[in-house]
Amino acid sequence: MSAPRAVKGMHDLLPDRTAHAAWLEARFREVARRWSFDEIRTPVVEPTELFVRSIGESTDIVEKEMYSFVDKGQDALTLRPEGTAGVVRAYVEHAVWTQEPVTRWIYMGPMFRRERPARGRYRQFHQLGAELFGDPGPYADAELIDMLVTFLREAGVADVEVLLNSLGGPEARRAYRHALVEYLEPRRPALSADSQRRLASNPLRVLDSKAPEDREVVAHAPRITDFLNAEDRAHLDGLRAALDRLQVPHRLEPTLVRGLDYYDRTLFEVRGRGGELGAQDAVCGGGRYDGLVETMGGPPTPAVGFAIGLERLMLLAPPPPPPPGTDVFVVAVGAAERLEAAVIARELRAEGLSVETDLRGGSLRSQLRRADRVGARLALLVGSDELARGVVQLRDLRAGRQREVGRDALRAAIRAERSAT
RNA sequence: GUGGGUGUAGCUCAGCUGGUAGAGCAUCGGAUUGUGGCUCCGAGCGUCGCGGGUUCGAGCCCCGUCACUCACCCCA
Repeated sequence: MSAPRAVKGMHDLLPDRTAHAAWLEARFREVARRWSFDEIRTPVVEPTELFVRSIGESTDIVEKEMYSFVDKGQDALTLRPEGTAGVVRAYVEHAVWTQEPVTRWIYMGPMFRRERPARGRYRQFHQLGAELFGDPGPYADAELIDMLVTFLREAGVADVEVLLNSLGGPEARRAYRHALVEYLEPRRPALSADSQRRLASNPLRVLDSKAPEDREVVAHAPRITDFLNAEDRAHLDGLRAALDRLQVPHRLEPTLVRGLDYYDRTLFEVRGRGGELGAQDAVCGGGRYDGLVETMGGPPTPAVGFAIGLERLMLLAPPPPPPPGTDVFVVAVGAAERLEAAVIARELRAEGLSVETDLRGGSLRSQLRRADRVGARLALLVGSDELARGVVQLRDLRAGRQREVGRDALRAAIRAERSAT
């Protein structure tokens, strides 16, 4: 049998990329802390029904992209394809609204969608998300978006601009959809094959088609913004004014739509520039979903949130400066000193130092070569002669200097070397 | 699900109009037997994705297949 391989579209992160990912997660937590968001964790597996009800039955995700299975012939379960559904489920399950009027949560973790992999699109990918429950006003949207933009900047994304749209409430959307179909239906022959299909399944999607023939038709289509009621419009205007005041770069994009059914009113997206992301240019998507908590069995509760694609963010943002590496490499000069070298290494580790050894019994030369390779700044040479005298050789690998230090003075000497630089 | 591209050492790749495999990096060893980095010398490492075909002979040609990848679709 051939060697096992990682499942298609699912990837290992080796240490260099893991460091980048972990750094981004740490930055996200730090920014969230300033906005007073707390982190929650929910299961990777949820009842299939949860996603069908929240994301929408006729969405691509639910129709063909979910990893679903029946557990022991009993329960229909699914690997989560996105984060909001589980977070809302947890919010309802724990009746969090009874504890506090407004809840601010972040989450991060793997998501699963069975799509054809491409640049920036994987079957297991990771999202950094935030949800704000309990505040119906546009300033909540603005504060959330401000947090998002701040994070993206601190993560190292060069130019960040938020694309904004409003889908209105349920009635506005229904009216608009009707008007749009009425406009598109007679022009059906002019549309691309994909859009002709969309017209029946999800007409709003025709709006953001990339096909040139579709764009021409869409250019003169009715605009969702003309169908908003007074409250919808006030919400959108309030959000734009707030973003202006908060100096968050944003642009109204009336053709912006999303693939999930649960959004109301505010919809936003952040895209990469210059093709770093290939055809998958969205690094973050979000919006308001005022009806979702209620449909999941909770009280009517307004909410707004976003999700960032970690892998796409990594494509967009430069990796962080490398963290400080190994402090001390303990070398056993001869095979007989290996155990004592291990003891010394242990003592230094207890001091909080990062200590590496190579106790395979190789030559002094090969051990020092390793010390150099791993970027250690100090090497500690443990030899039989020195051990007999209760000392070790402390070598500064950058300066190439070496001196003899008594074992009892070792910690102080190393501390001095470290602070010297 | 649809279309294109690519598959040669651990990694990045070279390999002329078919003659039975190479470089750099990495790994390991050595350059007066207890001293790294630079340099030099050397070593190991390849079912040339897999299967079939054409041919005296295929990594190079043909067919199939699988994988990866890019684009479409969709989305983070």
